[in-house]
Formats: sequence, C-alpha cells, structure tokens
Amino acid sequence: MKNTIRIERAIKNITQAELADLVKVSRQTINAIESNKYVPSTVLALKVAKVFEKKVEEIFSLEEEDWQ
Amino acid sequence: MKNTIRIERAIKNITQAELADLVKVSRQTINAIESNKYVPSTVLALKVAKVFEKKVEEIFSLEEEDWQ
DNA sequence: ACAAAAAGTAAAATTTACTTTACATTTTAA
DNA sequence: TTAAAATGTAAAGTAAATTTTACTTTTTGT
Repeated sequence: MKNTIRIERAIKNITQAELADLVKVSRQTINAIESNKYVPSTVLALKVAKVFEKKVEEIFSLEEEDWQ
Repeated sequence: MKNTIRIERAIKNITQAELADLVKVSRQTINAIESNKYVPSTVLALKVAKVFEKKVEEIFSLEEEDWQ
C-alpha cells in the first residue's frame, strides 16, 4: 500500500511532528508510515484523512502485492 | 471505531467466510472486526470497502473515544 | 425436528503497529 | 555560514492484529 501523506503535508505545510500531534501518535510513527515501514490502523488512516479533509482512498491506495 | 460490515454483508448476502476469502484473511478475523474485538489494518479496510463498492468512511467511522 | 451451515468464541502463537529514547543527517532561515 | 528545525533511523520494549485450531451455539432449509 502506498500513501500521499508527504504530499498532503506539503500542501498543508505542516511537519511530521505537527501531524503526529493532530492524530495523537508519535512523530516516528508518521515518519515510518510515510516511509512505508508499516501499515497504519484504520483508526489512524481515518484520522489522517480527516486532518487533510480527504477520503481515505485519496491518501492510501492498494497495490498489486496487497492482494498477494 | 464502529463499522457496518454486518449490514453490508447482509445486503450483498455473503457469509463471514466468503468475505474472509475475498479479502484473504481468516473467518475469525472478520468475525472479530464485526464484533469490535479489534481494529483492522488500513489494507484490510481498503479491501473490505472495495468488496462492498463503498468508501472506507461509509463502512468504518471514528467515534469520540478514538480521539481519547 | 433434524442436519448442515453459519456464527460465536477462546487460547496460544506469531507477526506487526506503535512508543520511547536517542542520536545522526538534512533542510531551512537569519 | 551557522544554529535551529525537521527528518531519518535504529534498537528495545509494549500493545495490538491476525492466524490456527478447535469447540459451542445459533440460524437456516428441508
């Protein structure tokens, strides 16, 4: 799965730390998700999408390998 | 976070086992998510939404306590 | 009423998300 | 150019997702 968090942050001009505060996780968690180190929970994805006023699908999208 | 998977399954008339096959998890995982035993990953939420041809937000929604 | 299918549930094991701490590197602004 | 801010990263620890196996209860169809 890929995501556009880095782009959305740039548009909104907020730092990883600020986004982390808004969605109540650590800065490293945001960094790890941007770097595709792991897949966030649905709660976190919904919060991130809400911060950026976008649908979850506009920020997170499935890739071939997500279906095996 | 709550979800409407049980309702969507009823509309589409598919069993927990069939949905589990479609999204490639165990039947118990679907059951646990329907029963709010735990929060699925974003990959799984995207797959479930796709199966039901709905947006993630139409199936999964945040509740007060998800923001603390 | 009966059998089969579906759903509920639970424990143990495994994998993965997320935190905390800490430090290194890169970018930004004066 | 230099300091501060932002980002990258890593290890150790904790919490939570997911699987597997297995059994019970409920629902459905005949």
